Amino acid sequence: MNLDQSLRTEIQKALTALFNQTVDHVQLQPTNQEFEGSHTLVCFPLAKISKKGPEETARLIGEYLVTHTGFVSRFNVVKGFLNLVIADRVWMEVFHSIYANKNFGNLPANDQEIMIEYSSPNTNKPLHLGHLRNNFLGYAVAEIYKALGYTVHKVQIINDRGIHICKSMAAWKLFGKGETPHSSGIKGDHLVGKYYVEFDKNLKAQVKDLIQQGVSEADAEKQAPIMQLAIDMLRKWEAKDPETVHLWKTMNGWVYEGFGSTYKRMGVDFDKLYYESETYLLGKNEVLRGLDNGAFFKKDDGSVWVDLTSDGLDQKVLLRSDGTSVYMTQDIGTAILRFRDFPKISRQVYTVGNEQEYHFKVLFLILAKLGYAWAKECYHLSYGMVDLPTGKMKSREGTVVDADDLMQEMVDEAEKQSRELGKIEEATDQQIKELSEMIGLGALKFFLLKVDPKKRMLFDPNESIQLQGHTGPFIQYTHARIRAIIRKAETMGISPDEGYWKNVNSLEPAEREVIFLISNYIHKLNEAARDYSPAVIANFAFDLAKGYNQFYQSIPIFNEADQDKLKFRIAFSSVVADVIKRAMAVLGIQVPERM
RNA sequence: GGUCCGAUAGCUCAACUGGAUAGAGCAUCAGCCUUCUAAGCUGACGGUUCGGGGUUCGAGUCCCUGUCGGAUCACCA
Repeated sequence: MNLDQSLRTEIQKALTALFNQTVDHVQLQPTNQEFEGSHTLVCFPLAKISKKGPEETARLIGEYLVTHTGFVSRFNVVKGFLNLVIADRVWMEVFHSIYANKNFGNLPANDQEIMIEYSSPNTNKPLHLGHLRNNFLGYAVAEIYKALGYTVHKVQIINDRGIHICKSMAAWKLFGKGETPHSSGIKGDHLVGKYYVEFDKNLKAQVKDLIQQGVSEADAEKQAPIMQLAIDMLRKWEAKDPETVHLWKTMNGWVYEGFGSTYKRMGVDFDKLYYESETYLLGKNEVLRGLDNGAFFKKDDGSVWVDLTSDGLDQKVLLRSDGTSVYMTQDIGTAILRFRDFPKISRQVYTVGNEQEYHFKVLFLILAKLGYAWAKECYHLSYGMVDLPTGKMKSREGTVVDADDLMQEMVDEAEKQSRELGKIEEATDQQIKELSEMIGLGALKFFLLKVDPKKRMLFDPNESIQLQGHTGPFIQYTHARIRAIIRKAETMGISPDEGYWKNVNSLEPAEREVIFLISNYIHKLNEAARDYSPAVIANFAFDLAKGYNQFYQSIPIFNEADQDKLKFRIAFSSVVADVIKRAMAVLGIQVPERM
């Protein structure tokens, strides 16, 4: 049963009976801890239709609900707030409906399809902390929609072509001496990244020399021989020069292999990959089509532009004067291709940092100008940058936090702390490894997901490896604790079949509180989906774990003499474990049986 | 300079979209393991919600204004 819905219905009935009117929206909110009750009706707005003061209105509604419905056992009125105490028998019904629903937390398919893009790295350097936030966020949003019954397509666009990869290629050609991941023992993406750094180092030196020779700063970068080589490679690549294409394929291959293992460890996946090299030509054609039908215009030097001044934006280049495409060009092609591939999708979500807000504003306007009605279904899930205590991450200053390194550190730390706490003395090496992986990544994911995505966040390494308090491991620990209880119950032969615990008619406050939390799960999923905010679920899981721990500490389960109550508490505990597991799974976090 | 976003406890974050005396975690201090896992629980301390106006029964939340951060406005991606 849906208590919230039922209450709203009853309240409307009360309004009709008492005042002969209804309202569009009844303001029902959780009751503050300091007052008795679980649901609070805000009665200030109702004073208008009752033609009485808020307190009097609240009292009348409260009395009606107690006498005319089976839900409310008593009530109190504080100012214009009507605090309702739901009967324990009703809470038991709420619990029962959750217990009996094997698919609680997963809604049936709703026949809607959406696409979620995330990750989408460049292929010239390894993934870093910013990508971790992006990936965990995109993955979690996708899982949230799946839980709500949507068919979800997880995709990414791989920026595999362009000047950035040519820079790595140029440096490798000059200094690489045939080095490969195999020969060097370096992970592919890191190896390619090494040459990207090498490129930058050499470019800087060459630019410095040129400036000393009297070349202007702006020209120096273009004239530097190593930059010339990279630009030449980009040109050759577009002309399909076999040698260049071969090198490009080889080095991208190294990167994909490296990314593959990183994604695997992160626990994220994709249903379909798009490659910029395969979409930019479509984008180019679309731009030319837009030029023909007057959506865009050409400047004297041959470059193609879109004028968005009537939309409050600027003019934006779509094709360079030499006819080559820019970032925007391929994004146009990619978007069109995706809607061709998946004509049923009703929304496309781009998980991309907020530094690109302008870009997406422009992109969506361009798609609309090209006549695509679905342009309005495109949404930029814009998230804030991850800052370090030392300030911004800057690849050029070497302050980026590498994704592979960070995950390893978290796992090592988890293992260290497990050992210190003496948790894993009887475990095998394999079990220790798996558990540390689960805890380390759980800590990392929770840390990055608990903050509202829109907000910029601070990544303090010391705080992120905390395993106590508002953390993933705290929740994982609660799950493990409950599982221990379930195991004990099983060895004692206690099985919570319905007949027994349905006789339970009174609840402890902690039990009531936890049932209330659980009953809000679907609501929280909807809220998280609406706001594209896994933080809602992260905080839900934390609150639930916290609530259960309060129950756990105040009530020794196996000391209970009443067998019906004992069985109820086993069932109750197993439901909590299950909901924690599901909520965490939606966040991409696994929970252990023991820890 | 234009546009957009942000500012809440010493620190990191919440606050159900306008509701009650603004809540958690960390840190600090004081308690709780002979009892189901102490990675836990209980309590204490901690606030002019950046400043100033306004809207209304009611504002951290909406409007105006100022201050301070950040992003963006490339023939980069």
